Amino acid sequence: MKNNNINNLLKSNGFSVTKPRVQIIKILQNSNSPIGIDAIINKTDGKIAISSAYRIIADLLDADLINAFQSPENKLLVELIQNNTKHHHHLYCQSCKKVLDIDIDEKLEKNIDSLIRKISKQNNIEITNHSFELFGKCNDKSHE
Amino acid sequence: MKNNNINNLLKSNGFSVTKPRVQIIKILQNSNSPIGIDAIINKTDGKIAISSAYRIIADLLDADLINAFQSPENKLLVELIQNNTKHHHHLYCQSCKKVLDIDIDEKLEKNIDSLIRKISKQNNIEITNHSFELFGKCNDKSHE
DNA sequence: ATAATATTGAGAATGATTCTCAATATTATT
DNA sequence: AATAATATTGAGAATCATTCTCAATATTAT
Ligand SMILES: [Mn+2]
Ligand SMILES: [Mn+2]
Ligand SMILES: [Zn+2]
Ligand SMILES: [Zn+2]
Repeated sequence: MKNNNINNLLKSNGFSVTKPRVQIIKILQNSNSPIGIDAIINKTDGKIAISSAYRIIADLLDADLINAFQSPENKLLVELIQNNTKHHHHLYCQSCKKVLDIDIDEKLEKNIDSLIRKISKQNNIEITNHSFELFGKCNDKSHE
Repeated sequence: MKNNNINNLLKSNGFSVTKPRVQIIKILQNSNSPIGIDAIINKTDGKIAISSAYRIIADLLDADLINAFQSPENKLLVELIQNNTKHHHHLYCQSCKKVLDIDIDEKLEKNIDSLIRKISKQNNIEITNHSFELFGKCNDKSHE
């Protein structure tokens, strides 16, 4: 049943249904935080070529089905955009490398939006997107 | 006279005074926005080896004399921390690749700080720093 | 089933950054 | 100022993530 959803998702976005694409989407659906290419491949019984993984991720990104961004270690991280996914930001733990979704309250997001409009006018630049990311160290002692 | 300042800056931070280090600091002093390794090297009559430039930048970063971060194209950008430099953020133009410093008003920065404290408590993570970056496209038609 | 088309996997290529180490420059000592 | 001890540099090799190429394979259309 989940497979049908995935098939439809692929078809309705102009993709043919292939095993690597279905596998990657499944993995992203089951991940509760952004995940790297290596981790994706590790969850596929090592069956997907790394080049294919990158290609598929790039295609999903073009179709606006995923968010992608670089980790502080300069690795690509991706997360599936689900129907309940909304604009949010991330907190990176620099010791254990976990990434947490963070929501910021509406008031702050509105303040940010109005700041953006102001800066856009001041500099005569159309601002297309923004990032707001937090970096920290959790108390997981296993990394010291 | 500026040279003496640079010599002192280097010495007081435990660096010996060498031509490549002096040159790079001069270049950073004269740059009004963050600058990449290639641009730095181009301004030195091509005399500094790329490996040396990276090494020197890494050392200056360790000594907290510069800020460094990655551009959207994943290139290292650096800016000198001068005595009037304070916490600020950046706006990247994705067509002409310019980087602009942006200041955000105190009220917003305070809101961000209190958000950070809240998230830090909620997740039991010490948050060490944050980034807030804007991405846009200016009206420079020469890049289309 | 066959043909036409699209996707995949393997490895080569690329580009930024880091590493290695012998040659050179700087600093400390006489 | 010369010499010795130490630190830095430059050149290129190595690394690592990502992209590219293209023949083999899978998917879709007929
Ligand atoms: Mn997220
Ligand atoms: Mn700046
Ligand atoms: Zn952690
Ligand atoms: Zn621009």
